[in-house]
Amino acid sequence: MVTFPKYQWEDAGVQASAVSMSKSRNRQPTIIDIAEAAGVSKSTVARALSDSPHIGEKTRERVLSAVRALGYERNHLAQSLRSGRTGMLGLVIPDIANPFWAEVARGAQDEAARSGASLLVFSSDWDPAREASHLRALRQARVDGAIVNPVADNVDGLGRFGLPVVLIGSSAERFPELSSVGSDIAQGVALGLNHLAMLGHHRPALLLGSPRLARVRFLRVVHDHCIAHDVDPSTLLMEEGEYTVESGRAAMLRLLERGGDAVRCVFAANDLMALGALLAVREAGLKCPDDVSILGFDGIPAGAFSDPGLTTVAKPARGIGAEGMKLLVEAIEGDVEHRRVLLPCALEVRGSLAEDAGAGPARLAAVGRG
Amino acid sequence: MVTFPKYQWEDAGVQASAVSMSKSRNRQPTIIDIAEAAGVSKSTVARALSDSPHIGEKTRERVLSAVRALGYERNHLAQSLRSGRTGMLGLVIPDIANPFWAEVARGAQDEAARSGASLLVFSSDWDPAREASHLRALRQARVDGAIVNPVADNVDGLGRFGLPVVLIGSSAERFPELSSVGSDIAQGVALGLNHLAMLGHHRPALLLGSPRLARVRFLRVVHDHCIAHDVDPSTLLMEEGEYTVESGRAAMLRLLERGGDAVRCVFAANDLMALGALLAVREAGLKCPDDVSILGFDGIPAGAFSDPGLTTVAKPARGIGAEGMKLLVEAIEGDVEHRRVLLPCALEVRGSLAEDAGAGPARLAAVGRG
DNA sequence: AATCGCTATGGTAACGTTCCCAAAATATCA
DNA sequence: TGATATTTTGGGAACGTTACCATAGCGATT
Repeated sequence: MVTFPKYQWEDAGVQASAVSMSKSRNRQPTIIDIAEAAGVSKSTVARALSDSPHIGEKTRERVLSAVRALGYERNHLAQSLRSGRTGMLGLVIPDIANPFWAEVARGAQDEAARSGASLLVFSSDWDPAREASHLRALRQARVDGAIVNPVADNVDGLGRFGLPVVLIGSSAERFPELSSVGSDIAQGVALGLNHLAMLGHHRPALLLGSPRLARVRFLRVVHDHCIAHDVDPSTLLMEEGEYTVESGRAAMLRLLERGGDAVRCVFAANDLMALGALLAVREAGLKCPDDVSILGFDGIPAGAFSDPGLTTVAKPARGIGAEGMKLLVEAIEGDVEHRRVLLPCALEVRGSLAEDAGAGPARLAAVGRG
Repeated sequence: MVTFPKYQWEDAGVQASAVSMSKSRNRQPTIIDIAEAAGVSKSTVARALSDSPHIGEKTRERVLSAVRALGYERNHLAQSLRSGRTGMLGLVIPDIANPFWAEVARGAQDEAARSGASLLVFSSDWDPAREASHLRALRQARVDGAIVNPVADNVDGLGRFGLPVVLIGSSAERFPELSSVGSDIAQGVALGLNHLAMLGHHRPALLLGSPRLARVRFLRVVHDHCIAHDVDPSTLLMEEGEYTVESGRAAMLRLLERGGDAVRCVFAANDLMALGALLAVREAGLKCPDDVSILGFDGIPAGAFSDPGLTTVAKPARGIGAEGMKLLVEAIEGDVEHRRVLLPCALEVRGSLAEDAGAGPARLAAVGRG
């Protein structure tokens, strides 16, 4: 049996302690319980808990041991309400089940953990309504800030967000006034194109995605690259898909129908379409890379297991998450440098590319002057 | 220009309103600001906000329009502190970047969204220390409950968690006193074995994982199945890996070395090892499924893109997340039914299995009596 | 010995809600 | 019309912290 000693307090403190003690059977201990146990005021307990220098060594010891004895754990809610900071951050991505975004999430998560923050993760499914609803939830939860891959075209939702925010992904370009992190698509496309050129593929066919910003940019870089290398961009074969395996397969089939044997190399705008292309090539009775070389873009894990393994331009997914989180933390800490960070892509060489033994580069010059 | 009407209040309310009004320039409006704007008390605002029946229709309208006008948003922190419920749930999984767990997370997320809750997601990296730290973070954030894939063997961490918790994954078996959701491995293994038998593969070689509970169970089911089908389990070839592609490849190579041509079929304990086996088969100059059939276990997305596509026993990943969340919500709502749910696996037929044209089933009976 | 500074402590008011109780306003009935 | 239900409202007191201010100690300085 446990009996409590009589305390000598006569004022308001008595009530408070009486209440808390009577309840303390099945309730998590609060700072007040600790104060009682250690025989100090709650202010002192708070000081011990927050490593304040304004507290005696002996007192701190006593408080801390009471904390251990009662198994006290700070109520983060109360702390947040009072201090105005929750230590919670938001992450809104299209789909956590998508390997790319999962990787981004992991990067963000690790970096958040390093600064002692927790991550609230939402999937928007590319739906502006859901995005808006998730942002609202984040605001109501009073997160300190958020990383968002914006799907809504209207600046409103994000502009009104009213909290530190870092954008990730390609669509971030539409909001130049906000900090953002993305992969350097231009560098990545150039990297892929150069690698192809090195293997003798100067005029790869293109498997593009649906007509969004990402596609425009992809095309622009290809265009510039061609011009810079004396290739007439208008002679490039192109087909359009929707960034899925199936659409990639269909697009590749159309491409083969149009181009026939001339199609020796394909640069797909993402890995899923590239994998679809791989299926199409096999279906058409051709072999990759012997007959057709395929280069992907993204670096999804599945690319490692296809046959042949998919050579691809890998986006720095985890780096994007991590860097985004770094920027966010900085923004919250008040080092309000507005920044746009582009992380370089890297070439992931596997087996889907072969050297083109065919004719040398069909140059613009040759065509023009021939 | 906006001027505020003079209010007739003389008491404490005046101070409060004065303070809040002077601050309200760049501060999020609170329930008190709304009360002022609508000319009611904060109690009334709270009632309007919570759809209480104890409020007049006209008043509710007035309050709600003030809410819209000021762009008020409930402070979830304060609400939680007062009501004791946060509407936040935790999810602790080994690795969000792992496709299986990402899928689980997605299932949990969707289901959480349906009940208006937010999800705090953590990756434990199979590290008990991290798991413990994440559970602590969850408790401090005062989540209403959590879904955990337990990695720590000690019941302590979870027993002490003190909040509604639902376990997911195979390791949940170690904590029979807690609700849990998992895939029905026994059913899945049997499903795979039956399918193999149907194709004539009565004695598949086994690619096992590292010696943990999952492996023991896997083996037990195979053993029982063999006995039930008159096959001597001890005649089954087995190799061990670590659930990775590389270890699967190595194990398969060892298997081929040991078994030679006799190895016509392999049942891998997970898809990654199966994919590794696929590589090994190709490396050894053999063809899958013509020479060797390979059956995986898991249903990871990458299996769809290998060549041939990996036939596998797919775990209901998303379903596990969703069902786990349902159980958790129930547990929180107070319908404290303790439950252990096993979700059935499904066969995902792709191309890595061929019919065995070889000899009929080598039966125990035949061996024993021959 | 009185004063000054400094550290260590206690008390109290926030933070923004919800919950309970009392009181006011209105409706209902005899 | 007066008394009694019933609905609608207001006023605090929580929830568990932190921030600020005041003050009690106490050694050092004059």
